Amino acid sequence: MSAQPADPTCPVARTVDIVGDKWSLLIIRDAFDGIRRFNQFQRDLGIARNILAARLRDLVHAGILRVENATGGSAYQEYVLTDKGEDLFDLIVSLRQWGQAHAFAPGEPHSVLIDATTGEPVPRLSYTTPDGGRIQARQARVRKVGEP
Amino acid sequence: MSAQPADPTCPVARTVDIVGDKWSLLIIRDAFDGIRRFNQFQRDLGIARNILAARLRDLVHAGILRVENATGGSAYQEYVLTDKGEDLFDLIVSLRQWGQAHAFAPGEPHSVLIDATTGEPVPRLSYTTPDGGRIQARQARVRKVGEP
DNA sequence: TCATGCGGTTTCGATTTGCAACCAGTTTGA
DNA sequence: TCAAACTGGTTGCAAATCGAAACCGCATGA
Repeated sequence: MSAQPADPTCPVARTVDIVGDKWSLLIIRDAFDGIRRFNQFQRDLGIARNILAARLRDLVHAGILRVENATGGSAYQEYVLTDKGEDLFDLIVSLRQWGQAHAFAPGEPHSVLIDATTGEPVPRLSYTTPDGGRIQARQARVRKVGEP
Repeated sequence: MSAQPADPTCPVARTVDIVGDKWSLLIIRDAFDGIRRFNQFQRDLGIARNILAARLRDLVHAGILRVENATGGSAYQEYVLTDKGEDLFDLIVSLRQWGQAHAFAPGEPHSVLIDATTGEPVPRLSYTTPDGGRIQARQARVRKVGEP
């Protein structure tokens, strides 16, 4: 994405350098929603075709998407999430949760995340440690490389 | 960020339109790390000053940062996260977790998140529902506005 | 066979970015 | 106390990026 990452030892900066772009994030969101074909992405997002081609190329190069032969014997191809790409699910969920909480007027309709097994809306999620604890901004800090 | 959001009913698109930009995300990360002053941001990020001024203005306008009088009787000002901004913590954590898992070579050093009370590194986090269930990509889908 | 769809690339104007210089007010320190 | 350095920006300009539209060869379907 950029020539030099802001801070090469910060995982946030690394991630942002790879997917910290409006279109990349929306392409990944679409991929989680089952969109696979170039024209599907293009129509759904309204993105310029040259930009879409460039973003797809970068995401494939980054190992987030991979190109597959289309199902059903078609000669066309499809873009699907790799395991590395699937691991971005929590990131997309974070974007969704914050948007739901802070980017809509009360009562304004928006799409919601559904648990496919129960059919129920997914409740408010929070990050927990493996032992069940919550993590919040005020109780966390970053230890940089080389710090004790 | 953009003139028309890609899909106005999608919370992901709304969020991306507000903070889906490399510099905005890194500014917010820095804010969580305690950076508050214009020149601090500028030096830490190596961002162009006019771009920084524009991003800070937008983030204040979006209600994510607010301008405060600097502590210690200085005439200068500081940018601090609002509650709305603090709520982006999970998003920054998502970026960090994915970066740690997928953007570093094995053994390559990077900064880590520390629990300020225990001093221990924060373990791998995952999203859980209030009743303790995990949520994964394959068991979730999006219900759009108007769908049953 | 012929129209339409697919997955791009090319071209070109508009927008955004990044760098450097500049500036007025603030603070520091000798 | 007075200059020097620092603050939080703004301005101007060149370069890079974006976006719309046209174009293209191949695939598919009627």
